[in-house]
Amino acid sequence: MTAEIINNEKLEKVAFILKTIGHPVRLAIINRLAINEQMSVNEICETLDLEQSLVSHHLNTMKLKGILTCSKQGTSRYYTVALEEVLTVIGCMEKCKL
Amino acid sequence: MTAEIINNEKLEKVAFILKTIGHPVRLAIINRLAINEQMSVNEICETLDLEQSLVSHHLNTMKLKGILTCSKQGTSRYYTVALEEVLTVIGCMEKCKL
DNA sequence: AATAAACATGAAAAATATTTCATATATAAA
DNA sequence: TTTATATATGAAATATTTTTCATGTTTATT
Repeated sequence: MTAEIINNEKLEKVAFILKTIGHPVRLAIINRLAINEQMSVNEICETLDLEQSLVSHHLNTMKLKGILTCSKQGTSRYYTVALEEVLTVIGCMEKCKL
Repeated sequence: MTAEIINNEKLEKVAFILKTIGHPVRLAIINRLAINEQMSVNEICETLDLEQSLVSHHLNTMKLKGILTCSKQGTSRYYTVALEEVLTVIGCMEKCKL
């Protein structure tokens, strides 16, 4: 499997990413974006039935960490998964029998 | 990539796992176990240069969550990765250019 | 210009996690 | 049976996250 010792710097980065996606709300958002590619804040709030402010905070967290990007269109903001690996990771977890 | 909507229960579980491995110390431990298969607490402490108590706590956390198992041999306890998927996940993260 | 819609943001409150320290337990060795 | 080694555990101290609430900003519409 993983035959290499990961150096500290990379370890921190990887941990940082995993920790970020390892949260129910954030994971749910990513899961939707894995299907819809691009969604507005409102669309996310409605599909997941979550408060706007809460969603915004989480989206921002993920944007800051480079996991998502967003583009403005009118008054809406559309978010997208920027970090491919994140999709791979959750694709992997999706398949596993927990 | 991930074409399916993950149901809430599974989402929670996956998030739980990801959050658990998304910590520098725990990830470092798993990384070593991915190479060494089986290590005692002492070996882990020494290789990573971390306090015994801290390592024990983290090992226990991961054991409780089903990520690791351990077997007693004399006064030592040998820990092993129990959840295959975790190795896949960090194998994936290891390769990615962060 | 006033209003509404979509979203962001900041601060406080609440919840959780992490680390440390002291001590307990179990096994082995002398 | 005393001592040493390996590890676990519990509680307190810290630190970090998460959520909520109130409000701010931006753009579009009337």
